[in-house]
Amino acid sequence: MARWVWHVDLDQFIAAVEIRRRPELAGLPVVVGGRGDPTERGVVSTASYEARAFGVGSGMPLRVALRRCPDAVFLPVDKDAYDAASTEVMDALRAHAVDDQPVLVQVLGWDEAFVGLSGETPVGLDPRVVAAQLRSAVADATGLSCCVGIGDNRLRAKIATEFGKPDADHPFGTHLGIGMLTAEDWFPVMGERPTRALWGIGKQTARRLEALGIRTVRELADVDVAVLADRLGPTMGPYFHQLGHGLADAVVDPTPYTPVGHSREETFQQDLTDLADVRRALRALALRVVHDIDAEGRPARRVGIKVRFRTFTTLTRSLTLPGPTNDPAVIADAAESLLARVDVRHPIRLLGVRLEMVSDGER
DNA sequence: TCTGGGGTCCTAGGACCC
DNA sequence: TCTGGGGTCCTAGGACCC
Repeated sequence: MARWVWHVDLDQFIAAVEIRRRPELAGLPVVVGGRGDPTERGVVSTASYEARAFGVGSGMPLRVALRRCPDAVFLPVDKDAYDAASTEVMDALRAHAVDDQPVLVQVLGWDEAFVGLSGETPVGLDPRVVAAQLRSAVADATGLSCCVGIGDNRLRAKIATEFGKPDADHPFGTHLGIGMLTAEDWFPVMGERPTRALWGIGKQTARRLEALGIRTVRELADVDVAVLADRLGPTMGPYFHQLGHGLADAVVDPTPYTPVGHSREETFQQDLTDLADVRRALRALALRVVHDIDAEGRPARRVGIKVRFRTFTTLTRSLTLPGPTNDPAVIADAAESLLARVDVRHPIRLLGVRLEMVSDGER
């Protein structure tokens, strides 16, 4: 019996949450990003469909978005609101059952999750029925809409979701909120698509593959795995080969995720040129991350800083602490000490501090 | 156009140890 | 004279994802 995986992806999550609490924004171009001031440094987190019609998209500088759509409503990013809405969505999914069997939910981010069955697949189960039920469950509990991808593993479920998106321009798109992709239709559907269409292959990897004469998913699947291992590494090469075949894990792991580390970074509205300002800003960031890890209850074992200059050149420096600690002064001092390894004579546009925590096994 | 913030994992070279 | 080899940790950078 087939094992099914469902991938749930909320539509325009951030914009939808904003519109849900301010219904008067429905139908208007809404752009969420930065502190909500489109004249500041910052980028678009999400744009509503109405704003997209003006060519506004995520990742775009807010200043560009303002030029393209001067009448848009610009809103600040409200992380707490999205955290809360995300919890509502995940709870609604967890409350769902298939044939009295509770489902497993693996959270991927604010607006995405894999859903699987905890036991045997019931005989005669139609995965499309389950997908429709999941959409209804989320909509009924939260008022938010989502798409569901159905697959026989996580990779195919994830990719299938795109085929159900309202704005899907894919030939296999259903526009019905549900997409499906299985082993049988992997090559007919994906074979001629660029490798970039695979989850896990980005711009750089696509470019490196192209240099090897590999442009499509089919070509990636057909290349000798030894060649990929040789050119792209012993771990990544075989992994990309698996992606080409659409192969991946079908296990949905509901274990609550334990973060490896936390970080805070800030792009300044004006570049910092004064060393005293740089030190002060770095220490302030360090204290914020200490606060974040205190909530986890695990001390830090490594401290890292990130510096981005006006030229956008970005570098990192890090060190392993003599022993695990969450002492704010020790951590702030460590962060500041890393500054000595950086040429700070150039104007700085961003500073960041990252703390890596001890793993559960180390305690 | 002027480029966010928060994460994860992999690679590779050097240090160090046995 | 010409200099092993494996394992592990540290560090910096890069790719990718949401």
